[in-house]
Amino acid sequence: MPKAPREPRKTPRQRRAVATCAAIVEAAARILEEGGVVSINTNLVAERAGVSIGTLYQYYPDKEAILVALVRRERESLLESLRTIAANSPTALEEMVELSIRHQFGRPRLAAALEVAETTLHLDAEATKMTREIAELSSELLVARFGQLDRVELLTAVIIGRAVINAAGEGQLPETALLDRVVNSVSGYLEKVRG
Amino acid sequence: MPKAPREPRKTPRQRRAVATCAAIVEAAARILEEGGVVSINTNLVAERAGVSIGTLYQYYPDKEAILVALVRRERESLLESLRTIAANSPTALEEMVELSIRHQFGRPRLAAALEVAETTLHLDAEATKMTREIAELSSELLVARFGQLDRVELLTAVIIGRAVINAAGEGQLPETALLDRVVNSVSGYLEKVRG
Amino acid sequence: MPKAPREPRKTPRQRRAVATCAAIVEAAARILEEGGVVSINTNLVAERAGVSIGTLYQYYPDKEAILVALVRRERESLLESLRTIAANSPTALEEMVELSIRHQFGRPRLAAALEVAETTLHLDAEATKMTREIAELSSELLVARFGQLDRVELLTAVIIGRAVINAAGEGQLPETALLDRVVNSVSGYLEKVRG
Amino acid sequence: MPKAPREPRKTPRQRRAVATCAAIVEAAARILEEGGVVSINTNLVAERAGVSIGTLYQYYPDKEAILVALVRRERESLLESLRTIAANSPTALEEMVELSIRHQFGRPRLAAALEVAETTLHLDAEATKMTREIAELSSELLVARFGQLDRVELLTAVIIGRAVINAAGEGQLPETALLDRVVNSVSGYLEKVRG
DNA sequence: AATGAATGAGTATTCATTCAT
DNA sequence: CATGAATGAATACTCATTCAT
Repeated sequence: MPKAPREPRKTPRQRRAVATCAAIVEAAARILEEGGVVSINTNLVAERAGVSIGTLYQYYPDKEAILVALVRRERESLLESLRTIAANSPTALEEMVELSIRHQFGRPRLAAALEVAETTLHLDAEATKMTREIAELSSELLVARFGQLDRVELLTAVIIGRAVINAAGEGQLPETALLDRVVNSVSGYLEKVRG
Repeated sequence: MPKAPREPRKTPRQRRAVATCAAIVEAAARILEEGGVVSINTNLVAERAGVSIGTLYQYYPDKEAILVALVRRERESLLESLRTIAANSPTALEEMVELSIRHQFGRPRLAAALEVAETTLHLDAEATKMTREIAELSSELLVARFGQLDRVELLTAVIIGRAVINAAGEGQLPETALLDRVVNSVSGYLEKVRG
Repeated sequence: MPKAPREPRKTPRQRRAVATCAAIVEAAARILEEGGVVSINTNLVAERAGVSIGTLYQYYPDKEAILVALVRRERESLLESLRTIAANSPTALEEMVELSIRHQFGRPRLAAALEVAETTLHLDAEATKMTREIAELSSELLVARFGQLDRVELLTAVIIGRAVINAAGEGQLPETALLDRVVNSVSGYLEKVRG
Repeated sequence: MPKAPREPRKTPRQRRAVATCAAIVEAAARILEEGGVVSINTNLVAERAGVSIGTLYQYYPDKEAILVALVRRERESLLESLRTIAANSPTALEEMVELSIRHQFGRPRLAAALEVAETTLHLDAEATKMTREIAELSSELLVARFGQLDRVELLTAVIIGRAVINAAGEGQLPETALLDRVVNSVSGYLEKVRG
């Protein structure tokens, strides 16, 4: 039986409570960056966030809920930027790639760790919807540039682009000329299959 | 200070012991496939391997050592196949891709979990050497097919190919026409950068 | 490389926690008395202290830390008494000896076990300082009584006195006339070397 | 119920077996020297002795038996020397002290560790007898030199002498002039109590 | 006899979570 | 609300001892 996603325990109404929640989620992010999924634990998160373990459990029913909140936070921020680009310059592949790069390079290890975490996480409806919207926006941008293409090809292109960015984020590839490299990998593939 | 990898404790001398070691490593592999890095623990490994926890620790000094052994096992098997291909038909990109696909599809979740695990693992010299040799063999095959190219471009191509295979292994992309898709992604990129 | 002593994990803030720490250290003391260094283990300590194993590890990072805390507790108590004597009646050798005897006889097996434990323990700076201060105070008392003497001779005298007390504590020597015996052993030596 | 002392499992009849037993006991001695009572364990003893764990258990029924054998070995060697001295120059206090010093300084950490171990050990009749004989021989030598004295006073003197030697063995006291120091401590006490 | 593979009870330690203050 | 003390099941790892070969 798939465990249902848990909602945050109480919606923080006061300003201070919002700050507390943010601190907790950010602490979790930092720990993921440093040690990956295996090293995160609630006591440590509380300590790093500067709150007591009791307070942490006031807002999040369990460890997973914190990670889910973090995933949402990251998605939301990426999505917002993507929406802006899509609205303003709907054919700007380069811009989108640059954004993704910035997003990834901002916190490459965090992005990687979250990708791993998600495989075990029970995301809530909201987060799932976000994921889909990100995929759609990306696809639309590619279509605007390369013409109508099969869904699978578009997805493949996205996967390729992300892989190159990730590799650079992890230090496997140099950061210089990364934008070109990503654009080349994506367009190389799409032009070939459209051919 | 990068923690040095602990040596295997005791080299198994009798046939029975060799089988025991293999069983332990294979049990670890199965657990990784089912639950990922977070769910692996020595007691479980021992139980699944059908040996006592004491036996496990006779041969592996700690949890990490088991994972290192598993990485080596996987590398070795891939490397052997690659060597055969490189020796017999040195220009056969398709063959290499097919091999990689088979390797990955044999146990896709295992491959993914190991990739994650490696980011925290302290591989020994042997395993590191294998990684390098795999990269070199792959690069050579690409050069034989696409002509001399910058090291970074070759690496990028390998990363792209692996990403597409991985995505299919995780079920994000369909398995049908995967060989073509991988070849397209790799050649699309390389032809583009070769100009 | 001498392993640094791990710091106490968390300073107890509430009265309850202070009591818990005391209970843990006292439980360790009791176990040492009964079975010596070889028989002490954290689970047993927790059980005897009437706390869960988790609670124990909240305050002490490992087994050694508990023993270090115990050494400090014992030192502190002895030191306090010594300071009082040194301040009030600085020539009173007999008083000092009596105090040491009381200290030792209060819990002879504990004192013996701790002496053994210390050979393997990594004492922190504080505990080391205490040891030195105890030696200094003892020496001063001897000097006040026997006149200026070489540091080594004073130390020898202290060692002799302690050995006689210890032997009595372990039951090798009778408790009767112990005060005289100790004073005789110490003064016999010092008078001899003073010539 | 006081555990009965266990006899060696089988008396080694062949030359090789004798060597094996000696190697085992000596390995135990070395480990005690390095890490004290807490660090000795049968697997390690076997390894250091260069025999398999199975072989070790052929000759000694359990861990304690090895330690008992070691105690006997040490006692025997000391006793033999003492007997020679007592027979040849029965008033030679200095010689006896020198012997004890040599014995102790030969392997000071071993002597200390064994003293600790004995408190938990179940010595056999033979070893107990040896202990008594050592005490008697020492007393006789003291009597020959200082005249008839109470048993307790003699014992006290022995304890004092041993304490000073031990302290030097542990590095607390300098090795230079140790013979004089020991003689002074012992004679200082005995002359005092004889009045 | 000797070997070394295997056992499992025992011990060390962590960490998600609850609850009294 | 916030705190931090306390819990204990889960996990990591050790070591005395047995047994098949």
